[in-house]
Amino acid sequence: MNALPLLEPEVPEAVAPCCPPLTERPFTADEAETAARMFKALGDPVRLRLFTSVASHEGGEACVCDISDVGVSQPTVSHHLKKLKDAGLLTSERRGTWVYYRVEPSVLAAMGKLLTIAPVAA
Amino acid sequence: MNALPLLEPEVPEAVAPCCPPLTERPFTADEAETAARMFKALGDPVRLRLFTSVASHEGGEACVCDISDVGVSQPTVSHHLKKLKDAGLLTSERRGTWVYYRVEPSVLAAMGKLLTIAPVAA
DNA sequence: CGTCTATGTTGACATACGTCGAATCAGAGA
DNA sequence: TCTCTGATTCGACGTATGTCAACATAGACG
Repeated sequence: MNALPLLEPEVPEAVAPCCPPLTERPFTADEAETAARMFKALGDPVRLRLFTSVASHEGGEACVCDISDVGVSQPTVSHHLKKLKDAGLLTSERRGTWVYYRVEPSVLAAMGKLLTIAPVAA
Repeated sequence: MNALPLLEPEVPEAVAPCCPPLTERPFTADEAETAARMFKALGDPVRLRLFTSVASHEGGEACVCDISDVGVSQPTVSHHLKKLKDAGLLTSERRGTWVYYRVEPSVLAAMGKLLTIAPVAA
């Protein structure tokens, strides 16, 4: 059975239109909630290695099989990739036998904006 | 008793000379460990609000009393500030009655470098 | 000294998280 | 259809985390 299109993968775009640079002004509770979701997703060594592997892979995408050598079991890799996906940082697509992950394009821009160096407030 | 100068506050500089841009190449285990520490520290809404409050405050520093209105108890604020400090993101200094926190300068530069947009690898 | 205010520390608690092995699902191909 | 391989999901486990109330510490000021 598969007639329940209920559980959406949460927020597909969790970062994109989010927040001002970290140094511009205090974040509101909502902004903090949103941005923290991204930072949290990248706040694990394994996930960071997976993310950088995908982000730096030729073509901007990588097969799970190409990046799963990070010292943890394969289910754990899958678990982390799912978290990155739920956080809106990666997208995945199955092509035949393999599943490919790629970096959500808007994400890099949003991250760059977040960490824009502002002239250390007056 | 206070004759045990043992427990150092971990790594004062946890981010500064750390890693290449996220999109340049897969992080090594060590790089991931280091960078993840920073992301993790910012991966909590309360800490993110505290951090942005300090970072955007005039003079680049803020008294605890100025930023502790984030919806949690005072001990919790103190706890989070300590975490940001342990992660190397903030420094603190007591001046008379109040304690002032400021953003570790090298941190913003390191973060900026981390999120430099690289031309999505070939 | 004593006391008041501002912060930090401790102990306890519920929840979240990272991890694995086992089971399951998805295509490819015989 | 059966089976093989790649990937995800499930169930369980120990540990880390966020939170608070209670207590402790640090200066300031009488």
